[in-house]
Amino acid sequence: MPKIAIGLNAVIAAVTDEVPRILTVRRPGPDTSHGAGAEDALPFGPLDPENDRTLDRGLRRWVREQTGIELGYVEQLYTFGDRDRDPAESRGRPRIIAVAYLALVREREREVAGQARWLDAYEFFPWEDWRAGRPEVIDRAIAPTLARWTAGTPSALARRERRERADIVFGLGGAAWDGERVLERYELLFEAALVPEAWRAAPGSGTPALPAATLPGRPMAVDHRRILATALGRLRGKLKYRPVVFELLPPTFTLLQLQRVVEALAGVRLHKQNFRRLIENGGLVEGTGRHHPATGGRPAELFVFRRDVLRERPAPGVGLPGIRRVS
Amino acid sequence: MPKIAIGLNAVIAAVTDEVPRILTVRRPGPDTSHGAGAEDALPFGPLDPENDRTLDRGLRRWVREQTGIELGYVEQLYTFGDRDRDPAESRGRPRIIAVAYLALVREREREVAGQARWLDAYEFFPWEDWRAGRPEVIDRAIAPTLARWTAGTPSALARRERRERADIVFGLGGAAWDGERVLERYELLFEAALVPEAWRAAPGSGTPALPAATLPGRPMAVDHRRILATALGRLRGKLKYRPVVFELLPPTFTLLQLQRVVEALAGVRLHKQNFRRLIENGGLVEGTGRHHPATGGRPAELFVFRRDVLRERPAPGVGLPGIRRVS
DNA sequence: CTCTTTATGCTCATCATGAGCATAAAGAGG
DNA sequence: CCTCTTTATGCTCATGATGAGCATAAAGAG
Repeated sequence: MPKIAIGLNAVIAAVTDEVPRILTVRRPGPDTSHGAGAEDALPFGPLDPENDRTLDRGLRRWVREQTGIELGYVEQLYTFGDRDRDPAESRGRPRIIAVAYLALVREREREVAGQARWLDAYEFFPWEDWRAGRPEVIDRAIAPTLARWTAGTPSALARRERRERADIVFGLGGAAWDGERVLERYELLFEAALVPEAWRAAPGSGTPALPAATLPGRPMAVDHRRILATALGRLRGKLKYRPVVFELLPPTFTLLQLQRVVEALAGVRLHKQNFRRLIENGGLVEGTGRHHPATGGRPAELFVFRRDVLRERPAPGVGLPGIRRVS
Repeated sequence: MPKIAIGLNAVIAAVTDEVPRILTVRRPGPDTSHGAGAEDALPFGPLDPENDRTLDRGLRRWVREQTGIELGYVEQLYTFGDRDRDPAESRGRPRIIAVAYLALVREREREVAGQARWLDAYEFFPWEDWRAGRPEVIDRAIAPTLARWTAGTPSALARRERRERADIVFGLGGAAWDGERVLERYELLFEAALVPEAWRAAPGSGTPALPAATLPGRPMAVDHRRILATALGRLRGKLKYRPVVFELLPPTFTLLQLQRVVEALAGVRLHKQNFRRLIENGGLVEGTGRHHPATGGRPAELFVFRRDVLRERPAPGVGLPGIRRVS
């Protein structure tokens, strides 16, 4: 019996109607014996060591088989191999190492086969969406609980460290919000027992920090929310220096459509005119002369992505505010 | 018999005397039967699925056991799982998935046990070191061979594509040099049969593009040079937005020492006064008032890294030229 | 014809960056 | 002690990028 198996996890993302959507599947929860229903999970498939020449071919193969989606842009994210990833594993089953991938697909490919469905990424991370201002869940639930968690720490040094960490990652004590720290935020919530995954991983080792109904964000199976956090953080970072947004857009688009997709992923609103300027003299796009059937005002020009930008600019991206290293 | 095994590869880096050094081991080459001596390889160790709770603990364990080094900063790089990674594998042995890590250590830890030794990273990638100007190997060997490779392509479309790619990654046709594209450059050389690893992977499938003696850079075992390229590219990128250099420096250092380490990794020279300015008002360091025993001129102040920068700046790094997204 | 809505053009202050001049503070050699 | 060399450090200036907002254009709705 093999002691180790390789699994391939996919975070498949699209943006529709200004909502970043993630492909999820339902699977039986760990407490099925207690009758505790199903959980959301990321689609998952095995590597066929004999026939899949590369890991990402293996991924594409089973995604095609399971959902009918033919993946385009695919990027390896991270390999998760903690022994306690899946508590169920400890009992003699092989240890599963999960190689996680991020895939970007266009709206058109939304229709999927099987039991898969698209869910709003911000259902899982409500604190990450600042487009309508500071999310209220931060001040209502997260900040106070983190404060209690910090206060309940015996050592003064550890207390200070925890407070600083909370301030930094959640932008609390006047610190700036950094959109890319999605994973750090999730991990902090995990440690502070603000997500059910935390006490599921180590049953009996702690108490939920809040009543279940007020916990922030929808949980996922095993460590899948951690994988999703890794994906969102990585995608937000990549937006800035690689033209990945275009993987999510139709072949032609207006600048506002482009902006909305960027905003949906970055979780912030951007200044419209400056965004235009950045994109236009960044040489990333090219006007087609054609116009979009009016969306309520003056018709907008349709643009296409210039595939040859890469030649001119070393690191083309769509530019987000706050990239400066020195303020 | 297990079909799959997990290996952990480590790129352990230090900077000494302005040279970025990588810990390597010697291991018997694939052609040992032909008497073709040993190869350089990255240190490698197995994961113990029973006892290593996490992958990076496994890594730390065997690095400690094999070399005596206690790793500090460790970061997962990438998971390499191509079936043909190691040609020797195809014959019935299990497929090895390699999870590669980057570790940074200080000069002091240079002394290592066992058969490990430190080698200049630029021996493997001579085209990556631009500190003394454009490396001559580019114009002497790489550019002409790539030109031949391009010219020998039947389809005009493919020809154009190859030329563009060569221009972009090697900064040839007036394109800018992007220090981070280390992996893309190595992969291009691989495809163009400019590295011995290429025809070793697919024996008989092609001819060396150049006589062995003039091939650029020192080869490594299996796909280890690819892993090293991944590491160098990632490190160069990370320098810009995370204070990782300080992992490589002694607790106190002068600004010039800091600059030299950054330059060694980035492979470019920086403007001294501007570098100072960037570092100083970046708030990354703090003067100690003490001074360095003169190194030939006016004594330089000793600085320490301010661990609490993270609090103030979302993405502190040491700043390299050419980060602008729009020129 | 007017109002509303979105698109697009343009200006301006501020800040970051690249380049280089100038001065300071040490040791070496006379 | 004086001068030269070397590295450290301070400062200026032109240029370009960014953040903010005003103004005009072009469509549909009423």
